[in-house]
Amino acid sequence: MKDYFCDMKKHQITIVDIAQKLGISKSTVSRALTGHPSVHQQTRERVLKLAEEMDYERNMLSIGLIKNSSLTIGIIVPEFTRSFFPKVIIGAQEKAKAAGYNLIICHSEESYETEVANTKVMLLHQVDGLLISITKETTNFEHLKVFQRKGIPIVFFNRVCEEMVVPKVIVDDEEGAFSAVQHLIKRGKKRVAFLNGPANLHVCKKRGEGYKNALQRNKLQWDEQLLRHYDLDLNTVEEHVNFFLGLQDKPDAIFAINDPTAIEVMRVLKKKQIRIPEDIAVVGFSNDMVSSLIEPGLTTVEQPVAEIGRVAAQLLLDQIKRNIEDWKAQTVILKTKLIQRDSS
Amino acid sequence: MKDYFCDMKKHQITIVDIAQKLGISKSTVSRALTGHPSVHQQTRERVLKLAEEMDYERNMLSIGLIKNSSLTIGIIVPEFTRSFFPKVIIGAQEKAKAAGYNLIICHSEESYETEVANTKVMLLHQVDGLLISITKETTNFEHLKVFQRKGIPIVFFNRVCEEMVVPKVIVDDEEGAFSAVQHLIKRGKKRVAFLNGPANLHVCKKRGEGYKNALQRNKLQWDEQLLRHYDLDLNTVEEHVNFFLGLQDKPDAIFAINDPTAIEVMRVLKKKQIRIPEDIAVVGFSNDMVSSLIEPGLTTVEQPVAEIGRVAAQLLLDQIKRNIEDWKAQTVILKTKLIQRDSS
DNA sequence: GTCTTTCATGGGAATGTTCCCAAAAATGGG
DNA sequence: CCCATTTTTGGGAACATTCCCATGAAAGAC
Repeated sequence: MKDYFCDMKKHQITIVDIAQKLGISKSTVSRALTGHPSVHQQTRERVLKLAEEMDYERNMLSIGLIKNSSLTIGIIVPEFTRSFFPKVIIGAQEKAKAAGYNLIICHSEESYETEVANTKVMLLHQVDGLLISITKETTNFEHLKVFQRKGIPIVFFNRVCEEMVVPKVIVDDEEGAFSAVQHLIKRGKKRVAFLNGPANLHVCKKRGEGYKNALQRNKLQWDEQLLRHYDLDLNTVEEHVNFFLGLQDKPDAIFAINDPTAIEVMRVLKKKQIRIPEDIAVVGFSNDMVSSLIEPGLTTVEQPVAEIGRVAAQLLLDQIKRNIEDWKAQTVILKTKLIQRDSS
Repeated sequence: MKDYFCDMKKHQITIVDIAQKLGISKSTVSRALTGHPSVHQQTRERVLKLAEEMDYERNMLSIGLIKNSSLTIGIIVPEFTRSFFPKVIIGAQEKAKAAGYNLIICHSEESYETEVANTKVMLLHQVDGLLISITKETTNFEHLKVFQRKGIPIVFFNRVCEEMVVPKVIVDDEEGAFSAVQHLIKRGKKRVAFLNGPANLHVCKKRGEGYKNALQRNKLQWDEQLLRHYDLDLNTVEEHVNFFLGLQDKPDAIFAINDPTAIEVMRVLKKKQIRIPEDIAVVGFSNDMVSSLIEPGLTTVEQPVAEIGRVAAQLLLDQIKRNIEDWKAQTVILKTKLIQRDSS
């Protein structure tokens, strides 16, 4: 027996519906809709008009199925509430949109587990390419290598994987850190501490190198105690600051791995009535929006944030268009710029 | 002539590949993969093992095509770089993920045009439901009514459309504004100004009502000049503050539609050496992360941000599961809480 | 008028999966 | 050992679209 209630189920408008109403074949409707040249002008207009009237929308699922492409690119970011990654996403979206691609955004919450789950989501949704900035926990890259095996291009940005040979977009972290420390030294600071991020992240290693280079260049003695790695959990910043303050030979400046960290450092210092920058100067990295609002204004190394997103998206789109054999693994390094404010 | 190079084209692993390798039918493979009960335990294990080995991933496009569902929900936000919407998204993603749905995020950039384009994207990708907070420009809702016609549920949050009868999630804006103004008056302020957002947004209307109610309750005279609407472009805040300061009878407190606005108000006041809160107190709305970092700390009305996202996603998931006839258009109103800091 | 060329259209396979129906195999009761 | 029942499997339609091949019509050349 037939289930008559089935008919109540909402029915999607398809090209077949349009074809039937006009008494033509679905092939012709398809051609009219996709702008194929060999369809009579009059027919095309009739199709377009009726499609409009019927609220017809092309079904990307079936198109994607045929073309083996979803016209979608995925982006996975470890963090979301500060301004850095949203701005990167906006830049990437701009480029993607211009090329007819849409963005699926996922948020790994700095968790390796979630990142792996996110990559599954991306595969399930047949993304044509993936933009990713890894979590602080990610040291195994098997979940990302799957993409390469499947021929889906990947581009890393900001937090990159060293062992994978794919395009990457970063800023000149070494140079940026160098200029920040150089600036502090020029201001007369002799003992510059560096509160760095997780040691496994490439970006942190590079900034560490820039820090050391600046000290060396200025013939300042390099003190191991003044370089600390922390896990980016802002709640633990206070401990590290306290460590610095407990040293026999206290630092007179603290360079922080990013702006939120620097701001937290400042909060701790202010609580202890330590003057900024007279007693201890503070410098951050990335010029978040907050940094100009607080007091004193935070000196920081500006990154071209939206540009990172734009370049990464462009590299990915280039890869998508190319054959696998022609993939290139260039690394684009963008310039940073020191923004001087009152914290130094 | 056959194009032999065609064979080089990457081939997606399908259930047919698995079936052939095991010498069974694709139906059985499908059943094994989806966890259908009527498949031999041994067969299931063989399938699962081989699928794992071959890096097989289910093709959601074809599944979506059959099920007429993409297991994806869309979310459109007008703004992205401040902490409010990202936090809402995180809340929504949490709920969606738990129900097996993924999120496609789009960013309308406060532009009606872009919002319309975004809704097209959502339709193209066959989202099963839509979460949206409209732009400041949106006054025509035809692009959203299409979803209703197609049977795709919508839930509004924060910035809602009054004329559409669908579920909405907001905070008690009237009460929130009331408590903010009440607080200022209790602190001895007699002339409280309100720098409101665009008059067409429901959320702004409601906060305006709360403001007026608080004045009335305290038998303060209601001065039209003290209530100004602005377009949320932070660059124009200075003009409005200057207007207030130019009045014969200046305000002694400014209540702002949101935290970024309040912070900008404070910046302008500080530039003019006006003391906060002694000369003019400032109160914001929504307790963004920045608000506790600046000086003086901003008094503000806290909203349960992530909860807005969670509730909205839950309402949407409920709708998705229900038949169209059973759709309910409840409006959930969440509570706000006044956070007192030093700006008042 | 016939033949060739161009233009416009139709038919049907293919994309990867699910799901229904039927068939085969295994199990059990007498 | 046979029939009934249950378990497991296979075949094929369906989803909405694209794209190739074929067909019909119109147009132009001789």
